[in-house]
Amino acid sequence: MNTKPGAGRTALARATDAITLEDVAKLAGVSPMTVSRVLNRPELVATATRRRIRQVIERTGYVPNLLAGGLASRRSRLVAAIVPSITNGVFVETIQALTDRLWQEGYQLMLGLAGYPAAREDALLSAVLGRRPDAVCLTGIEHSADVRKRLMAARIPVVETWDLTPTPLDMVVGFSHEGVGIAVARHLVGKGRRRFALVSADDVRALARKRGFTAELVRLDQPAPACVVFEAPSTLALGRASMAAMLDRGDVPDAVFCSSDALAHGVLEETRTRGIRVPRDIAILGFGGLEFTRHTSPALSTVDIDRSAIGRIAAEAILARLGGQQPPLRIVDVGFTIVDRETT
Amino acid sequence: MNTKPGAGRTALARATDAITLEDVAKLAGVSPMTVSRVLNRPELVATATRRRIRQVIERTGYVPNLLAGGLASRRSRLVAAIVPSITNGVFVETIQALTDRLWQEGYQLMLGLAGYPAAREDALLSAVLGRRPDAVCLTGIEHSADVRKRLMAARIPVVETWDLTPTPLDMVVGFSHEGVGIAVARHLVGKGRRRFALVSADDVRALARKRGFTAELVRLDQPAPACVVFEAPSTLALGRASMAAMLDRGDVPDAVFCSSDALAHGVLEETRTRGIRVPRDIAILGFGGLEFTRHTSPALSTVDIDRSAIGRIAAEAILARLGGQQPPLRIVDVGFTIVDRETT
DNA sequence: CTGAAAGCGCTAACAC
DNA sequence: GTGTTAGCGCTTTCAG
Repeated sequence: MNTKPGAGRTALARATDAITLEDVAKLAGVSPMTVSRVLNRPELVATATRRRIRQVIERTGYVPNLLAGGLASRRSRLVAAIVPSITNGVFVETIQALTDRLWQEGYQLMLGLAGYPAAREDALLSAVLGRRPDAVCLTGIEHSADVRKRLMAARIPVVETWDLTPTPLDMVVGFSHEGVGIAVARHLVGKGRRRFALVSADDVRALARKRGFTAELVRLDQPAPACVVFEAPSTLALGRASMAAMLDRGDVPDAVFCSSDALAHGVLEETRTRGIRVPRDIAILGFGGLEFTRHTSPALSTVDIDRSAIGRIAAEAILARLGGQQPPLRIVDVGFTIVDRETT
Repeated sequence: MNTKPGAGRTALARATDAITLEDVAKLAGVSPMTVSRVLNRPELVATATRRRIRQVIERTGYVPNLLAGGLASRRSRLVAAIVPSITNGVFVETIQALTDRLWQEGYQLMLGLAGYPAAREDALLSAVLGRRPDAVCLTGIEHSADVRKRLMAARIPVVETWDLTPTPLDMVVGFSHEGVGIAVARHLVGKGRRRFALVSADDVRALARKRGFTAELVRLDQPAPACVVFEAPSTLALGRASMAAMLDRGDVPDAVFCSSDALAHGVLEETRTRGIRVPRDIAILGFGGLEFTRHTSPALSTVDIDRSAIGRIAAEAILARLGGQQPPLRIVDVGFTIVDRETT
């Protein structure tokens, strides 16, 4: 046996190598399978044996190789999540909630950052699927044909988040962005606003909100909004610059709908600098319901999203499927709330 | 051969299974090894063969199993990063920078969220090491004996970030938190401030800043600061409440050093609510240099950290080591800048 | 430039 | 309860 290359490892292992399950087994005087059981189904192992093995594991600092385990069992205990960015604060709580819930059940989240607008989603997905995740969580419902194909081929649970569709790849947890736009239009018109503007990134979801917003204004016999649309990601500085440009060219709105809270802050700043009173002369609405908006700017309204709930529900859906159950719900609308600081 | 369980797979694979390298090889009429080469060392394969194989890969949608690859090659092309939280915005740009740079070189970042105060670091590290990352990036320099032991045993590059020490586990990229405290004390004293306060989370690094701050005040013959210290994580609301408590009990400082920007915003708000003028009557200093602070509050000063640089340099250090070179620098001080809004 | 053999470290499935 | 056998899907190493 020692004549073959690579053979002849002993319980001591090649000096630089990590301890293996086999090493532990030898040291404990049992078969590898028993050690494996202690790790995965301890209830199947006699208490005495179990304790002895646990001691060896402890003493040697053995760390099970999950690559090997995943390969053999075809279960990686890995869930992949792909988001556009974490610099955009709206996604972090969703990720946090996902991570927490999955961790409780022994799954690890593998996070992928796709960039705007999903520039790397394709490449990222390949890289990620190569790790054989047990499930995938995506942001949004728009994916290339290739992405859809690969995901179907992977035959694993998929949750799409932060949007809604009647035809999800598998499951979807989110809310209607067009619905947000519509609701905001109604809200502002209801408040008596009449000269509308929109400052937005060209992100797909932001554009859906824009669509709903403008369409609803038309329906309500209102003038079309003055729009500034730019390439994502949006920043506070961009919001400020956009508002400046708008005012400079003579568009003086009494209501501005921004595609993010950061943007809204920028718009607010520019507006204040010019002595326009907020919200008296102008209403400014952000999107996302981030903490800064809620606390620092009593003048700023926002569309509030329960960001954690999205993660929590997505995790629950995934876990149900991985537990062999049917998904409790394939389509979950978490809704949204317009928080108007004028009225509260 | 077909008599053994599990044997007898053909190029078509068991219906529900993913395509394997062997399937591709059969379809292309070559050995698995040649396909493997096309994937990893394409320059070793004849152009015609390569093209043929690439076509099969394309057509079948083959996704290499990186678990198997990692197991066989002992290189996972995975780098693990452990941060306390992404809800605390200071870390996200570091993560982003790390992710980007590593991705360029074909590595994927696996993010672990340890919680405050590193509650899960131990368990997380085990879970993470089980995936056999090629390198690990940690936040901070304080780790349990167990964590240190496991990391040494793993024999992989390790970068500690967001702090500094003369005795890193391996490499360290950050700055001195005590130094920040000292610099802030000097700065405020130099500005003529005389009644100091500190609002801080009990996070290790925040406490190091506190230490430097108070020690330096003593050295400069200043009165000790009034302190409010609470459990991490810190929020804007906590900052506000802390300031309220402080003022209510009669401590009226003319300078407050906060352990985060969010906190500083809260303090600012409470202060303004009470009609105290900022920065005239009171200087408020945050920590982290986040965008909101820089833009929304001309009254708020901050300790600015080049958060991306930390990630970028950490990535560079890791890549150098993985490329077989010695680390260019084992200890990197990225420094910090006090941005005072009174003067700019 | 290509292939064959062996094995990475683990677990499924079955025997005892 | 515990052990045995046969892979999981890839890469290493060496042969041609």
